[in-house]
Amino acid sequence: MSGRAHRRPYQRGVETRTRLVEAALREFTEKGFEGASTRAIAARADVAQSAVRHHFETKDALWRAAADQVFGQLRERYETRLAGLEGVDVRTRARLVLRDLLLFAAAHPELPRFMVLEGSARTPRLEWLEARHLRPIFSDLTALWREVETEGVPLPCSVALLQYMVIGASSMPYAVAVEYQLTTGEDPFAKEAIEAHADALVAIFLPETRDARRQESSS
Amino acid sequence: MSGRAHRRPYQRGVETRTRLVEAALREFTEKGFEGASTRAIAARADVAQSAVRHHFETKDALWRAAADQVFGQLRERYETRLAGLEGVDVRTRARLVLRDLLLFAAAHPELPRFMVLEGSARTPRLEWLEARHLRPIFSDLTALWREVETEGVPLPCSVALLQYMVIGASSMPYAVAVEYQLTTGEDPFAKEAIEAHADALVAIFLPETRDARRQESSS
DNA sequence: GTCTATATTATGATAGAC
DNA sequence: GTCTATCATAATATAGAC
Repeated sequence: MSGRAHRRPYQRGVETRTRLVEAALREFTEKGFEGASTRAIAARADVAQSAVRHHFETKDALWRAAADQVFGQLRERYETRLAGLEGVDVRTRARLVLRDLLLFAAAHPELPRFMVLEGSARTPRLEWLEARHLRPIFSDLTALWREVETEGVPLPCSVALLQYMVIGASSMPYAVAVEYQLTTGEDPFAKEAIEAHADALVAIFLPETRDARRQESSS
Repeated sequence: MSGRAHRRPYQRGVETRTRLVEAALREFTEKGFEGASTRAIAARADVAQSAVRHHFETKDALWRAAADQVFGQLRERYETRLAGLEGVDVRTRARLVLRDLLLFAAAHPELPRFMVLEGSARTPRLEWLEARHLRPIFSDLTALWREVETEGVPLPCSVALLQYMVIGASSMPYAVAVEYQLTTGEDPFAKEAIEAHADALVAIFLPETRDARRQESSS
């Protein structure tokens, strides 16, 4: 903030926009769309409320910009990750993807919160979110699970259910972090906690035993 | 509604109160505390907005009444269930408790939504919810997992993490039901889906193999 | 116990100066 | 591009008639 006045107008505009998106992301995912006010968002970003209209026209557009920000980062990371894993066997790939998704949820708890906050009512926002972000991500993950299945690893249930079980199990501690801290006395964001969580997630959803059992019976 | 005018005043009062709590439960868990308006709640309950004040004084008190309603039902069901399982071995008890919690989340998706909506910021509401409902439930469940562990079943991670992984994996499809339907094309509330989900949850978090492996090595 | 009417505040959107 | 000031609306809380 101290350097703001010295920047060129264009840079200031970009910075204000960025600050608004960051603030909006937090407000929207803490209080929901209706609960978050553009005033509070602007105050949090330390800019005038009218800046919202100038940069985003409407509150709705600001919400979409915030969603684009966090889901865009996820997709970018996910695609980079998969590109680096070409040729690697399916189980290893699936394990690493699970870890990555969990690490992302821990680094960006706003993401699962977006899903839950908007996921219970058929609003234009949910339809937008589904078409623009959720569907592509879920298509990719579904393909991965199908591949895992093809390799002979039995899935515990339908891919649809599995998908949401994994999301829930991997993101819940971060999505309700303050509550987690209150009920358990532990910090879900502690580095060791996240590592232990990732290990547990993989052990639970892609256990060695299934594969080991299969290899024993087929050899 | 058709018979309302024929009831005695006292009964009408009770019914209005009940209708307000039901409506509040839905509005609060769809839009969050700030996003839900007492007007919309009253309209949904088909009563005047001023009835909120008459029956609950404040919006805050109405929110607490809604929370009491759903968490009270959970605790009642949970305690009845455990009372009927005295003498049963720990693993079976744990399995049945897992099933029950999932069935409850499917029947009352408002419960996990309460947790997530209020779980990310330290508000007076969260502190109230934690002290009044979450802490007792979590204490009981923690004791159960410790018992499971004592029986020789190795837990995949700390009880705190396990707790939230189970909650996430068991409630996510119902907490984001509309989104689930959009992304997967399936109905999470279908009877077979819930059964398959419960089976998968138990298979994943309390697998036979661990116990079987242990019995083999100890016999 | 329920209703209509209203005071007061907060919100999203907007106009216009710099 | 950013600000202050303001409009129209919608929110919670409240008063008082029935």
